[in-house]
Amino acid sequence: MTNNTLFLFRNDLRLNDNTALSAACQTNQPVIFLYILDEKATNDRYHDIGSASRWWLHHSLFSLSIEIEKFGGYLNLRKGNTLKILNEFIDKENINKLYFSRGYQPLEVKTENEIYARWHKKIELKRYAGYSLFEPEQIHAANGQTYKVYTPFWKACLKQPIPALKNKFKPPTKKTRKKFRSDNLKDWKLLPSKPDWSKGFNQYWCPGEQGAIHALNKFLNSGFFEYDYGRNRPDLVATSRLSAHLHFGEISPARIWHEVKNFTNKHNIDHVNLTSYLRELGWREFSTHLLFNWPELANKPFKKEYKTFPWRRNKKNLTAWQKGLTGYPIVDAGMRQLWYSGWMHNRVRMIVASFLVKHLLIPWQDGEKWFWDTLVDADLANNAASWQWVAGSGADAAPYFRIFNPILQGKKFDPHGNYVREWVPEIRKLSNDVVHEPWLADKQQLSNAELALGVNYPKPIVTHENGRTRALSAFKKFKSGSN
DNA sequence: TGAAATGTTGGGGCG
DNA sequence: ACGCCCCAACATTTC
Repeated sequence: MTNNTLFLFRNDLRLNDNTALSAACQTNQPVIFLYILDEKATNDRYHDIGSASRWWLHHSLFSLSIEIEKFGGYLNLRKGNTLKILNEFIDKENINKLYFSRGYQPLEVKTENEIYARWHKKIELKRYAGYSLFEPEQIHAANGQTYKVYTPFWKACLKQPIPALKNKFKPPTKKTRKKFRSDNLKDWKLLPSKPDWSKGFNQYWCPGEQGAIHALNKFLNSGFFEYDYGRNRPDLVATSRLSAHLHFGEISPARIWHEVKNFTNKHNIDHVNLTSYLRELGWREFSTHLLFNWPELANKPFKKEYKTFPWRRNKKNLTAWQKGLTGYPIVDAGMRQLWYSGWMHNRVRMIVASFLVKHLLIPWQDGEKWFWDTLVDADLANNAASWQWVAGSGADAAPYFRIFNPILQGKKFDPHGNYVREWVPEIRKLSNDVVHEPWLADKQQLSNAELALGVNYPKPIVTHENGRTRALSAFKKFKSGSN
């Protein structure tokens, strides 16, 4: 019986520029491709894979299995405990090499440690980077400390070499056609039914490696040339929308890095756009490293004193926020875009997050959980780090007095009201001067717009002035008490 | 990658 | 022509 190489897919659901996969395919042995749905080991124990992510995962795995079958391979799917399933394969299928990509979430780290502890003396184990551009061990200050502030972190990163692109994927020379007790993807029931809320998703997303490459090319040829400005405009399609593709590893950050750089040079794009875009990739790196270094990031405030912050848990307000019924068009538009499409524009994420945490004083964890369940790009590190940034409890966080004004933000970044009109049809007929503050419309305007505030669209659940004042005094009091 | 309050400046109306 | 006031525009400070 010949030896086999086992390749374990994780959040690297792509063939190209996948260092670990290339290495596995170059072992000159038959390769068994395996994906394990281990709901207890992907994220931490409070973060089972969210509903929107399940939808994406289904389609991404389907797409990957098609690509593998094109070269005569087969993607084996198994659900359950990672160690147990690996054990079964290693035991029964004559595996002498196990290769995979490195993960940075707490339970991924734990799983890797267990794999090494169990098999490092018995078979060849190889682990490769790829999910991030820089390894956490690689980026630290001169004194050895890990960075807690973004700007010096990113400066240090930019001094490091960027991983080179691997060649185009080459299938293993020895084929493995056999199917090893694979589950049927459909039986995992990753897709919603009763009700099927994913109809909107299909019109926005094409999960899988080809979809990722298509999204990148589309971005390069449209929004990228004025990214520095356009990235803040939710009414325009000006951002890359690669977040979910990146999360599932359908495209590598290294590939994005090289492609945006090459495109900038080739087409004389103003470098300010390149710098801004790379900076966003940098935030992803920063979050990934933070979570790796502080595994509790997704559950506990990074700044410990925030453990005692007097949040106001209020189910009614939380529900209004989740459903997009706060009475603030820009907030409601964002929350409805999220519900319908599984995604929200980043500028609007900041606005709705600030509203929840500051105006409503609801704990950031409640918002983080909602995003976790509803975002197709839900990423433990990005989600947690960003919520903590808004709440003020994170590393390098926004100061407590930085409170977004949802009216001003709306006027500034959705100047024609196109974004709020798209997602909040109730206010579609309001004129531009009041579309971001419907409560200022006079009787005539309201009747022209067929709008009855408090009837078919809510009045603000808290006035901006009261919300702001309440937040400022709560945070101020907390600051003076905790020092 | 904030917004509001407060301070400063300077042009123009007006007695 | 002058002083005074108002206020917009911008700058700085504060939360």
